[in-house]
Amino acid sequence: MTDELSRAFAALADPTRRDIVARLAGADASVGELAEPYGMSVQAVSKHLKVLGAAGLVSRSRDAQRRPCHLEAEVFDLMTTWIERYRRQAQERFVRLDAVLAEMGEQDEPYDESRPRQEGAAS
Amino acid sequence: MTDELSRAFAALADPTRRDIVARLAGADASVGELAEPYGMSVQAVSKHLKVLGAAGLVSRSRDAQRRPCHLEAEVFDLMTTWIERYRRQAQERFVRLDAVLAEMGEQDEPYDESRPRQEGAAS
DNA sequence: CCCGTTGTCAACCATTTGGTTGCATGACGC
DNA sequence: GCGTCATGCAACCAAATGGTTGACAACGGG
Repeated sequence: MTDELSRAFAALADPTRRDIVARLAGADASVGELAEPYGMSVQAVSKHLKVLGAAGLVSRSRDAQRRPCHLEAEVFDLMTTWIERYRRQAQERFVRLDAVLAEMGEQDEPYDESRPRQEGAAS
Repeated sequence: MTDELSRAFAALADPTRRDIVARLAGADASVGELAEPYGMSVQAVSKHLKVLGAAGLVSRSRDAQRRPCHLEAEVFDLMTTWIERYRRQAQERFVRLDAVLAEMGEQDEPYDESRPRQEGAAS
């Protein structure tokens, strides 16, 4: 749990925290406001917010006694970038596999069983 | 940790598991192959794969003794959809705030201090 | 100046997680 | 059939998580 990406994913792994994020996307809110809908103490929500804050997903400011929470979009970009990168890569490989299979149907080469079909193993 | 989205985010919250996903995006692999680079027992990697499997991120098949792991793209879509929805919403709100501030600068109404500027507080 | 409101900190507890080791099982090669 | 390699399963352990309660700090209003 050292890096930012791990903290971000871990933060969103909790349904309560995802709900908090969903509500903060609509409007900034104080801890008390956020805590109301859940059958949960304010301290527990405060803990959740600390997790979200450590992940860089929300920031806090000061307004008298209140500490309003604000959603930060930046880290969300980090996550989508990471996910999309590998999703696309996997999908491309899937398409390529289709092509290979189609080619194998046309090719005279009749499927060499002894060849251990290694496809660019990671270095 | 009941729903699929929670399992998916939790699965990617671990650097080892993200690395496994990254390598599986390049090519399918067996448990033994995946375990090699890490200073970790094969059983530990097997556990990680069980987590990724429960999250629907990887599937297993059978090839003699080997149980090759294959990346599934579907759940990745689920995550990006979720993230993008709220990221966009937050960003729109940010833009709208800018518009409101600009409007306040042009308006004749001279910033009423007594009005407690509530911005659509959640019901 | 004291009080209520708002939120954090600390201690505590149950559950989950991420690793270990040891053992069982299943599919080959001989 | 037997040894062996690749996995899976169970028991165990340390550390993190998600909740509780109680005490305390900061701020604004009477």
